[in-house]
Amino acid sequence: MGYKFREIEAKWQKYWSEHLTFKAENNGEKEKYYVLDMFPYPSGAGLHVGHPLGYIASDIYARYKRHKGFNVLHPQGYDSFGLPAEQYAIQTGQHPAITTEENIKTYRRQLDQLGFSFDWSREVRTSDPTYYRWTQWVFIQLFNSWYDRDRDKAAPISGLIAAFVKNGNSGVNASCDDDTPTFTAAAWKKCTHRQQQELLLKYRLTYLADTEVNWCPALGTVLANDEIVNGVSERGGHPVVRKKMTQWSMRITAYAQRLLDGLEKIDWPQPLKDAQANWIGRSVGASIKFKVIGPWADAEKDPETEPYIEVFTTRPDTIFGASFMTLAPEHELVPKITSPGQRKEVMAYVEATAKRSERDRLADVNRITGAFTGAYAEHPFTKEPIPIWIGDYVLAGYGTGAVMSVPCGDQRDYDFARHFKIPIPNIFEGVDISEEAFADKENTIIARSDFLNGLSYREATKKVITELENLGQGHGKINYRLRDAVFSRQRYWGEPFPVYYVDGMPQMIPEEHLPLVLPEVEKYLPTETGDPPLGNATEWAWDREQSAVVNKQLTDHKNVFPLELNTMPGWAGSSQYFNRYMDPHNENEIFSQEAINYWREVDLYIGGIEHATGHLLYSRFWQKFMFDLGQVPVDEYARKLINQGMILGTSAILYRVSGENRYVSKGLMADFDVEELRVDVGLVNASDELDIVELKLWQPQYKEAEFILENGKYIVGREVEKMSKSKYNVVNPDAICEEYGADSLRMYEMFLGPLEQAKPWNTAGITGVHSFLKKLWRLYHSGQGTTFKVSDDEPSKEAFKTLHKTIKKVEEDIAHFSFNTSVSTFMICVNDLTALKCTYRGVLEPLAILISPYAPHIAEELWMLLGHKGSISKVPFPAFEARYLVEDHKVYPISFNGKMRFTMELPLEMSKEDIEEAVLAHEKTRLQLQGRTPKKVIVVPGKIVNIVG
RNA sequence: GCUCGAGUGGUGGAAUUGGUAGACACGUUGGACUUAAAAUCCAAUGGCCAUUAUGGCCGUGCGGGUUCAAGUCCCGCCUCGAGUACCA
Repeated sequence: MGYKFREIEAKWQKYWSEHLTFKAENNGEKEKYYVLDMFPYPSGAGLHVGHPLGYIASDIYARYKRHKGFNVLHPQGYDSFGLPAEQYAIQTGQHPAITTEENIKTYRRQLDQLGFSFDWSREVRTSDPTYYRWTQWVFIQLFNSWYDRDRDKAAPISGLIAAFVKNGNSGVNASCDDDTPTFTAAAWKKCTHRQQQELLLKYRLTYLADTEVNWCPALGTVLANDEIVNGVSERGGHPVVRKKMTQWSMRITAYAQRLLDGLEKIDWPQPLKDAQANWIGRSVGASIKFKVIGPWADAEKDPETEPYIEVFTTRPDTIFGASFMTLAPEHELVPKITSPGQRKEVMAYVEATAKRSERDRLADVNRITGAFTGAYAEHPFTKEPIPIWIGDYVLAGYGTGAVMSVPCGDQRDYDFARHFKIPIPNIFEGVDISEEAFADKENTIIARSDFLNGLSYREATKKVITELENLGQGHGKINYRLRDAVFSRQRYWGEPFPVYYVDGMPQMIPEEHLPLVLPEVEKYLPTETGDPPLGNATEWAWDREQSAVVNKQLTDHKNVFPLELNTMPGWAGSSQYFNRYMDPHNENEIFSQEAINYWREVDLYIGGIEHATGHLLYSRFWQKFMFDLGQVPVDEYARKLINQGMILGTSAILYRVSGENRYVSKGLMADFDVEELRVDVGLVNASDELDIVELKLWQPQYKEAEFILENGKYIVGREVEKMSKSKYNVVNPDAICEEYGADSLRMYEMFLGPLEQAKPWNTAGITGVHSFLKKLWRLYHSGQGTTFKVSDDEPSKEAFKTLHKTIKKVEEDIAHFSFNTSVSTFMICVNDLTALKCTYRGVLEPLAILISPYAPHIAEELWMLLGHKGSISKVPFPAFEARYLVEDHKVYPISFNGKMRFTMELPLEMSKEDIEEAVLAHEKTRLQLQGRTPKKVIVVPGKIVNIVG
């Protein structure tokens, strides 16, 4: 009987689904383990072989943990709001919900076909109102919270109001807008309700504000910083411009330090942690105020408040080297301080910079431009006047949008000073600055700087901050690059905000009325008045049953109030989904405390690194907020994270003779002027030979084509690049499953190389693991291969040893997430057992269990044929027994490959028990590194020590 | 520029704690079986040299160093990849 993988796989997939084999309960005596995949966006193209890589790895781990006796939570769902379905809707008029539903069906079929052990009873979809109800709920909690810096956590806004009533805001240490005025209790009480609402908005963790946003005209929406790559939109590559708009924002900056600190306690890949740390961009320095001393642009100078320029610097120690100030052209003081004589030049410069797009600015960063304002600032210590310039190398969006320029210590200031012939005073001891600035702060000795002379960077910084504080002109400050996250999108296919407006001030829809369901619209484009697509809606509903219908507005039966017409961004739905899986059908709460306290956090999270500064940062922020609220027991939701590498495609390239319909084989292309064209990889065999007959059928332009062959063949070029439809290099898992089976595909994807690494797909190689599975099958079908045969005899020594070598190595490999080498180990094992003609039940049964996480279908079938009832997935993983040789008072582990990895000296006189104890102690430290604990050591006659673990 | 990561056969990669470099697989070559093909099985496969056989030398990007022992640790380079970027 041959290995009929198609029948076997269909049979067991049906069995698992009918028996709810992988359904997880929120309780039990077993220890819990939570394995999570980043849920997919269900795109219309379906899965290609690259997508399941991470799912296969997490599935192997989940299945392994079940064999190890854990209660495993391994859910899956869909991040089903998104742009492609909406753009498809704009083109075709088909509702995104329908497109999404269809795509989900395809995804589900493809996922099922691969034999994943997901608990589908816990499926969530971000576009489902029963799910996004809780996304809206979190939004409301954020709106009703502020960030208390003294207690370093979020707190209810009601407490803040109480503080304002009592003492105003002078005693409040909050994360709030920079322009928040100081007010007394009396002033607070005097404010109108609306003014109070406006003030509170400056404190709320989600707030409405006029923000300079990244507007993408082609997509008709704003984008977050992490959605822009090289000045163009991540999706589609469209240009992005800066624009002021009233938008919802998330006060993620309040959590900057905690997001940074939290990185230290989670086991995430270093590159990912680095990316987040860079994105947060903490820099330590000082904030310094420089008095502006004129001359004034006009007579209207404000007599009450003396204007000053506030700067942030990481080098306050170099303050005596500041020979000019530079403001961003957009800085608000520019029009105010510019002298009449310079006004024309300055305004021309400001206008010119405003016209330049982000891209242009990036394109020529080396061009030095700027203008003198005619104004001067006063040095806080020397009281000398310092000229104030403007220049576009100073960014309005970072720090205060103004710098004190120290040309001797900063290369950009140096270049600017050189260009505009501004003096470059040298304040460093023994350093030559005639060619470039000296920025090595660790080797700095300050000179010509009054009370700082002779000090190091560290000493000088400390001293100058003290002096500035004495003057009331500065203080130590930590600045972050992280910006608050814009949360509004001018799109249809996203979560509606649970918000309506009274007198232009936002109000939350009462929680009991959630969800506010996404309304139907006629068309998915902005309205004629420029409102987002939701402005087209005529009927809104609280929820499908209640149907409190309103017309673009909300009514309380007396008045009508407009609703928020923006929707939430893509990352909203993915910021708490991992917790919702714990209790996905709860209609009363986002999740019960019982469920969250049982599962606590994700133990293993697998997904792509592309979400480093998006989803993976935002979700950590929401988790910390939920922690502050007391909703979750831990403030980091994923203990360990692995970024799986991308599987790349190997494109096939044709060389067309320029301007002709002639194609030349790769080896002969040097003789021609050619251009490259990509063709479907399915038309090319493993030796890079093109099937010309098929090509002519593939696309009409090749029908009449001529081919210049070498040795009678057309050889294509190859290029390893990202798998994509447009490059015709996509390999579909359906075809692979059909030809080799899901078990072969699963094992092969693991075999390709380390999980974390990017690697090209090569279909030819799959025959290796496929023949391994056939060999495994034949192990149980000895003789002519027609009968299923196992022997109940005691296994031979060799067969037993082969098995235990395998158990040991597979456990070690899994502990290191080195799935690729464990597949090799299985292959060696099966080769060895084949050579030994092994038929022992005592070996074959444990072997089936070992292989079950990797190739679950064949393992189930073999388990059944061995006479067992029920799924193999619940059978305990076989225990490893290693042998240790005691000889000449030394213990030698007889390891897997016969290498003597360590030896242990034993005293001459030693009892059997003492040897056991000594070896156990030694092994404990060794094995703990691999996540295993030896339980028992047995010294058996014949100078052999056994360890059972 | 800055940050991080990686360089091992024809290819993907292995060597988990400093201990026989190249496991395992692909590919290639030869052979068995077959009318033939497919499938399957067996053998060889880092380079150079040598041979009657046992063999010898070189070899993990480059140059140094530590060590009884280095792909692995240290110092200095080179190349490639990823992220980020006028961040004060």
